[in-house]
Amino acid sequence: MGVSIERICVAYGMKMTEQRRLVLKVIEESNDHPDVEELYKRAYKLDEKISLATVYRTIASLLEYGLLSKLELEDGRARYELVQNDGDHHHHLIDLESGKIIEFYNEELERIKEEIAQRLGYKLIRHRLELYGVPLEGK
Amino acid sequence: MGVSIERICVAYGMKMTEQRRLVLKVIEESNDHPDVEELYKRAYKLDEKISLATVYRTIASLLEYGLLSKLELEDGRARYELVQNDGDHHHHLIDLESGKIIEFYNEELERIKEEIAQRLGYKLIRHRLELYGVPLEGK
DNA sequence: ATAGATGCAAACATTTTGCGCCGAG
DNA sequence: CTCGGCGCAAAATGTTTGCATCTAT
Repeated sequence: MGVSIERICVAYGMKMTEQRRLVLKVIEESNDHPDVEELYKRAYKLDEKISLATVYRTIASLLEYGLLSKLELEDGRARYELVQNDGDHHHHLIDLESGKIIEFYNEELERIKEEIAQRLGYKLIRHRLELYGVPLEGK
Repeated sequence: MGVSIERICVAYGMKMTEQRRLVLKVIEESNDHPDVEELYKRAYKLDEKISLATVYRTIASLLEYGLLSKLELEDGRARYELVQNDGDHHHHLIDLESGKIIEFYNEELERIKEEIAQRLGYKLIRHRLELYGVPLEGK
């Protein structure tokens, strides 16, 4: 395993407060894609000494340092997931019936999107892809 | 050319008010990707007899009937563009330096994304892809 | 000691909505 | 004539921020 996020945060100069430790713990223990309200609830359940504003501010810092990635689906609120330190990179398929979010990676897709950008005269910086689908019959 | 949007709207049972005609006209004459505020401004410039709420409501109807498509970039407000009746379908590359939005279509990409969904056990309903890039040197 | 973080509540930005009036069909 | 649409202003939503206080370093 890599270095703990907490350590990375400290290295970036973030003071490690109780609240931040809480948020980090909650984020690390989530394998779904919680929105801010949900992260706040989970943190609050562990210790009531935290405010929604702090969750927002902690998330902002983590995003800035590239430790967290933001996922904006069609429901208006942003969801977050930890960026894996193994350089993992993936996209999401959203099950329109259950709301479940499935992660996937596709080599060919990665290649094509670079190719498209280049052909248009651009260097690809980032991108976003989401598929929305319903389960095939028989699930 | 196909049937006018106005006619399609009427066929769907929408009353054709002066305000709606305004919004339709503005949308049809836009080849960029205006947000609601911008659509409102453009309509207002043509005739002050319109409110922002009406623009929102008209857009909602057009979306419902699949005549308009919504584009949600990373700036927090939704942008809109007319759905072409020739079955056109495209994605967007956003120039991070100028903010310019470039449309593109790629056959291979369309195939792959269907393939990915199917492989995951899903029927693809819709999807979203945006590339964010900077111009290659020499522009 | 002090720069930076916190909580709270107010401010923001975008979008939606309740309601009484109006006008297209 | 009658719904559905309108304008207005208020509400709802998700996020950011000013400020006085607190705390990790």
